[in-house]
Amino acid sequence: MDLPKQYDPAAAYDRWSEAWAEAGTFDAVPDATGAKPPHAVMMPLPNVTGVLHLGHALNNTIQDVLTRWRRMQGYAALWQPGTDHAGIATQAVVERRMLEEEGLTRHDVGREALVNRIWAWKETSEARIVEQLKLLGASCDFRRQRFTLDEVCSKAVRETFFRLFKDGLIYRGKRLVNWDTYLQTAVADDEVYEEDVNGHFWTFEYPVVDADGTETGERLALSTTRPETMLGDTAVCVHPDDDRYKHLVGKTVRVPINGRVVPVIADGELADMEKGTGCVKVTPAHDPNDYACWERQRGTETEIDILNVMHPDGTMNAAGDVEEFIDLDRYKARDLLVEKVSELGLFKGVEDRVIPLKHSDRSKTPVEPYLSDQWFVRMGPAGTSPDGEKGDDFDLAGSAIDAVAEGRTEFFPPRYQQTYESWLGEKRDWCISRQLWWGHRIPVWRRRWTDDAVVTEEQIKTDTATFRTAGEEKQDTYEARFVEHPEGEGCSIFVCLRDDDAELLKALEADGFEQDPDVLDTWFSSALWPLETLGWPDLDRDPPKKNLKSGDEPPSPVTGTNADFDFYYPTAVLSTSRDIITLWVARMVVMGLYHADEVPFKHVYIHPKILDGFGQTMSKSKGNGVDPLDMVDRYGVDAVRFTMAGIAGDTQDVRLPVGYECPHCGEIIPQTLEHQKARPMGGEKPTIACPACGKESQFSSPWYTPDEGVPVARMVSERFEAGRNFGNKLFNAARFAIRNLEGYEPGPVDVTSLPLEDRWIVSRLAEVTASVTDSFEGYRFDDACRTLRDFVWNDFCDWYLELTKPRFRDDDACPEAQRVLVGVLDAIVRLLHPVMPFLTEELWHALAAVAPERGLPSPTAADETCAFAPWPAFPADWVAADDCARMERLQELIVAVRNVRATYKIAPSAPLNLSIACEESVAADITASAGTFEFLVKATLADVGPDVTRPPGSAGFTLPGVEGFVPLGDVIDVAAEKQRQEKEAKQLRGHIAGTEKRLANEKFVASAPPEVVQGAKDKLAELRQQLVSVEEILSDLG
RNA sequence: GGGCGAAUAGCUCAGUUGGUUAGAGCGCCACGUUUACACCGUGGAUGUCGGGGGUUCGAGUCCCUCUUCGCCCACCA
Repeated sequence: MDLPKQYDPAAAYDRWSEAWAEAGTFDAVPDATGAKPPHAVMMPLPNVTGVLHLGHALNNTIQDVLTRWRRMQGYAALWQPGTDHAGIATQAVVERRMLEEEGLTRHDVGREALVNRIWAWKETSEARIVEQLKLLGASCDFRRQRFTLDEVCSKAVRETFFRLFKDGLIYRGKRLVNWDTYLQTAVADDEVYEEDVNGHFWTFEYPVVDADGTETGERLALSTTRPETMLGDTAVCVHPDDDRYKHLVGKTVRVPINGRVVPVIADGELADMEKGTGCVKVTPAHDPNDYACWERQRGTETEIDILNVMHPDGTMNAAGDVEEFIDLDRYKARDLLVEKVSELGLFKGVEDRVIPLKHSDRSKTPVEPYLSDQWFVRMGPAGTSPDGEKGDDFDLAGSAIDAVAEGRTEFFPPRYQQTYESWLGEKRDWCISRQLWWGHRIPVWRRRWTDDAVVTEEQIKTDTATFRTAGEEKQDTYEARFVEHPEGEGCSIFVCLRDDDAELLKALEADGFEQDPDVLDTWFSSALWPLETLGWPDLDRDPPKKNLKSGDEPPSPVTGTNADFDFYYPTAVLSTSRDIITLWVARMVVMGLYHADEVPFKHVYIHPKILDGFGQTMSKSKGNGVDPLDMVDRYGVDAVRFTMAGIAGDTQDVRLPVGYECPHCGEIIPQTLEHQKARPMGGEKPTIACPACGKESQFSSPWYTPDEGVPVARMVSERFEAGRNFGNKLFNAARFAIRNLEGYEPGPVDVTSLPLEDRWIVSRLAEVTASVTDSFEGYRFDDACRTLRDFVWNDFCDWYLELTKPRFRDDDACPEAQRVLVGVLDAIVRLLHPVMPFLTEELWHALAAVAPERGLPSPTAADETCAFAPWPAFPADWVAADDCARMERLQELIVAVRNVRATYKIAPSAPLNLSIACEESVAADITASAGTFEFLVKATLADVGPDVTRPPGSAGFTLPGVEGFVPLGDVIDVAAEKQRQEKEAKQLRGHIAGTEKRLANEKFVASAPPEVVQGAKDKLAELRQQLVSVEEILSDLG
């Protein structure tokens, strides 16, 4: 097998991805014998909204490195892939495209048709994501691929909802949402943006009234930016310490517009004495702060009312109690209200004010805080939810805090534990309903009985089709909840179904029940990810697995156990981004503990974020995303992975500046913010101008696809060149090695009796192997990559390969040299396999062709694939500090000779002589390396030993314990040599002065550790001796 | 407002428990096609470790403070 001069990553990818898939190399199989311990990684499920970007590439590289590394260590490794339906984000994408391309809204097409369209989108998007994962070399078990809306996941969601509902941990409550009055939907916090608008700040007066409603003559002034909410005022609030108003607390005032009499309350959190008049109107249903105030007052003596005065379309409803306002748009109502209150003489003025107003990202219209009924999961202990459900004692948030505090789940780096704990510590109830069509429909059917005021729970149970059908035998399939309304307004019944039982559904329909139109928060299903992917709640059979060839996913036979769940849960590690520690990580822990009484993962690794060249996080809206496949295409998958892993340590986020390569002249044009923003205007695609050649071209952009057949400036990033160059370096080192392995015979190697360079490289290998293993264990991928790069490039290629070259031409030395060479290379290939799987698999097979049996200290038959090759580990006593020191001295000598050559511009081919003054013991070493000097620096060792003196007309160098001389005869430039030596002397004197100063300090000698003091003394002696040598040379030179 | 993090060479980043006069890659300069590799080799230049104070025999590293930047949470009648 003759390797080409350059590594071809695309060819390697095709060859090995296919071979691995064919062999089922990444199929995760639980090992019942106990020989292979479990190692499971659950992929943070990408959204099916679009394509993966570099952040995904980073995280997926990390997970793949972990998985492949553990697989080599002999674990039964599972990397679970899948995608998330991502409720609002996906629905928004599809709706937007529908609107842009066809001018249709979701109301035009209806619920079913919209959902079908989203499914179609999901299929394409998911396929693209899986394709990207594969092109990144992800060693997932794709037979197990799950989607959060598929049948298996839906079952887990239904089961979870049912159990929580039954345990009283799910309740119906009120919540202020961001309401888009144009699209008539709630909008998530991250889908609203703030924009300053020019508004007004009106001041009104509310008359104080006494118990029987007569005005006392006193008036309270207060200001607002939204006068129309006055219709919904249910209180007026002042600060408890405000002397101006203290006497009014507990009294009542009349709301000017509708005459409603409301209390004056004191709430220091709502009212601010410094702002406005210090007095504030309270409209709990239409303002977040007022709502919070309402919550605080609830259940106290000063409990206040809450009144929704608006229709979903933004017009006023009848609750405001003023006929003229009904059905009037909120902004018209605002003007009318000001007018009416003016007529009453209670309008006190208006000023202009710039108001930061929240807008819906989707309709670009202002959102209204809007009170709505929602489903909640109670996070704290019993009795903490607003309507005091009975519930059991389970404290969801508390259990998750405890688990981490006890160390059952550990964060890397540990500081992120705080984010997790402080968020969960608030124990804020989780609003799980969303007013969307794309997602898990809430499995609750409801009916309100208003027609029959006397109806009781008992009567309904006996009289309705629903409960007759349910009977005794369906106790476990549903849970009903009765809510009695006050004052003879009947009751509501909520029925939660565990499964869609056809009979019960029919009976519910007959009784006039309707299913809740809302869907569940996306995080509700992703919180179950580690459970549902392993087949939970079915614990009597394994989860189904897809036949990748046919695409079928037959149900697993019932065996009485779920081997996958038993074996892989809890999983080993979750690798994710810090911004979803709360949304996702915490909730998975909550659900894992609730359902399985065990944390879902033992470790959480939080990876760095990739920023663009301007320090911004990459995101779709900024347009600064980079498609990893552009990089894979250009630099190769191994290079991209090596660079990604090299970024991942435990602290820094990392900038990754990109540029565009001019298709005309090849010049790199750095990316600017303008490039990120450039979008097609009026169909015209933006172009980029090359400063070097002045030509224009279209360029890679997330906003558009460049035209066919025009020159395109493609995105490039020099960061990946480092990875590519390194891969090519290793590839060529292997090519060289294979060329020199002709006639290779396997055989054992006695490490202790090897030549110096072998003992050195083997020592370094043992050291590096231990270090890389340690780095992976601590999730310090950057350390591992740096260590491996330095070892391979600097030690193995620059020195070891060079040093051993002559031995391959020597029949006696060759066999042993071959064994060591192939043994070291074999270990390097294994060590790099988790990071650069395709390159190393390529080399693995190339090595197998010439050396099927290899390894240190005794050769063994190599595995079929590097993916299952055992992870290297070497005896600790292979690390030989003494040999390394001797090797380093040799290296320094060689560098010094090269330096002389460079200084005097002596051609590499011109032979030199070399004299070295040193102790006998060192001289023996140097004499033994005479061949090396000949070979590496074309220098003949003329003389070596304690008595050597500087030959006339020679350049010199001094090292600790060694003086070297290179006679140059006529070539010597005395002035230049003096200058060189002066510089050296100056440096030495600086060092000496510094060290002397330290040692002269009595406190240093007294308080520093003895080894540090001794180290300084030794160093000083060495430096002085070197200086003496340099000074001798100088005086010699005159 | 609360919390977390960052600031080291032109750029991107390392720098273990404090211990020589601080490192790497890229870029830059000079030389070089020596039979693995020009995606290369050899040699070289490049720093007030953001500012100020403190602790210590000794600070890039620990403490305080200021400045700038990033992220999360809360808030903005």
